[in-house]
Amino acid sequence: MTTTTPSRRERLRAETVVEVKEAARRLLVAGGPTAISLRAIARDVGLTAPALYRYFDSLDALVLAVVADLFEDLRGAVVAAAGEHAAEEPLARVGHLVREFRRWSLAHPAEFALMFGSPVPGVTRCDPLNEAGARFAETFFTTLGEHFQRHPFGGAAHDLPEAAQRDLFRPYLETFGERFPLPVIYLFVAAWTRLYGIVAMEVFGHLRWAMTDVEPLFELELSRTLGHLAR
Amino acid sequence: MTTTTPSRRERLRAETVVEVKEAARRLLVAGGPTAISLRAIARDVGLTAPALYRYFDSLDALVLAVVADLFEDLRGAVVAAAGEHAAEEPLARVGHLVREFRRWSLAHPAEFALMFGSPVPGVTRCDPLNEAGARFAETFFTTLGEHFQRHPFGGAAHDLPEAAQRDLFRPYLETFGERFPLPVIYLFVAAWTRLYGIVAMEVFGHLRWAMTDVEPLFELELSRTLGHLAR
DNA sequence: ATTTTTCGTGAACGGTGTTCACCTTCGCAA
DNA sequence: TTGCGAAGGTGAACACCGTTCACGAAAAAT
Repeated sequence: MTTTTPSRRERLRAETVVEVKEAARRLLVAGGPTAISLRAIARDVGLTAPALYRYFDSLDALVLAVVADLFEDLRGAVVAAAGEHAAEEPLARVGHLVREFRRWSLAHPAEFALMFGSPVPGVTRCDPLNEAGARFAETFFTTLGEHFQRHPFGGAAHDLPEAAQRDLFRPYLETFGERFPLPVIYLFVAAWTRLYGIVAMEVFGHLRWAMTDVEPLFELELSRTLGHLAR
Repeated sequence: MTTTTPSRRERLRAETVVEVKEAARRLLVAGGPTAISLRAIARDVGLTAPALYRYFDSLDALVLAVVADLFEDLRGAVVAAAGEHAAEEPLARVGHLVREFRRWSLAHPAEFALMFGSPVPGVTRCDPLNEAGARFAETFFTTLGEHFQRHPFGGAAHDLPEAAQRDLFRPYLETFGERFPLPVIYLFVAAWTRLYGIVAMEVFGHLRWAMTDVEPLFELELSRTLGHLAR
């Protein structure tokens, strides 16, 4: 192990990196994703814009690093919220996870837009980001795993032949392995799209034409979805 | 009526406006929402950037006008697709509307991002855009109205007291009136959020970590949702 | 003590939205 | 027909932006 000596220089460098990312996040919450600018960040940390290229390959790379951090933040908030209900049933704890996901997203709309909104260019989300997203998903899988360990899943989600399902969920299986039966994977993805739909539309204000408060819709859909997973 | 004489000058002006919007859309599909730039549009139509301020108050206003047009485009595509199944039951035609919504969105990801993605700044979507969105929603309401005229809705979506529901859906009621019973409005919003969730995640590539093809998920959720509306 | 790597800078290039003064051209009325 | 006012278009300018480059200073390694 050579990591025992952060070597002073690496320490300063690491400090600068977090300072830069903090400044980027301040700009993000202040003015939305488009307000993140290399020169504004440089002003905030007391540097010139070209200096930031010693720490990040480009503005995109910097933003990507911020997004990865945000996934860790969200993950932390979500597990902390579920931790306050550690005594409850696993499925109920999944509910708390999702509730905190909504709460965090509403409290951090700019961050949400950056993480879950429309990606800007051609967008092949690169490896470190996928890793952070996978760790976030893991949180849900873990608690869900506890549930299915106690109550094995009996139903069938649909009538696709197993080979077709296996092919369909190949990306998932390659990343997360065969922890759950295929119908459970289906139910999970369906649940995720439903709750994402509600939260995204609420955060983006795309439901203001219809309703004043999205919470009743969210709670009802959440309980319905948990019911699907329970049966 | 004074509109009988477009007065030549107004005619040229209108032609320029559509040329400008066409150029903006070309840039949009070529390079995404961020590729729309005033100067690039000006180059395309053979003008200088300041000249465009004779036609639009700002770049934002121009983009807003484009988005309003896109809603009309999408609406046209959707009604055309449903028109090919005019002989079918109204609820089945709603299914065709939604299917075409997904097809159009996948074929026009950049446009979709602009219309349904994360809004950029503080975002009070202004009047003409809301109007276009309302006309788009109308398409679904009309076909849905045909269905409920033939098969009056019997069930209850949830257990909220009517006064609370009335308060909840006040924005909808103010725009679209009391055409449907309150539970139907609830079901419609729930259905819209579900299908939006799937389509948005598919268009944005947010489901590639899980599955290779979203269509089975979409079709199953669609048929389930239509079942909810039918009962 | 000297060399090498790291860090930071200022200048520059090409791009952006927006404003302004200025000029031409068109439409209309006297 | 002449004049005049409004509309449309332009070039210059301002303040931003991401990025590259040559260069100097400081720190680390030799």
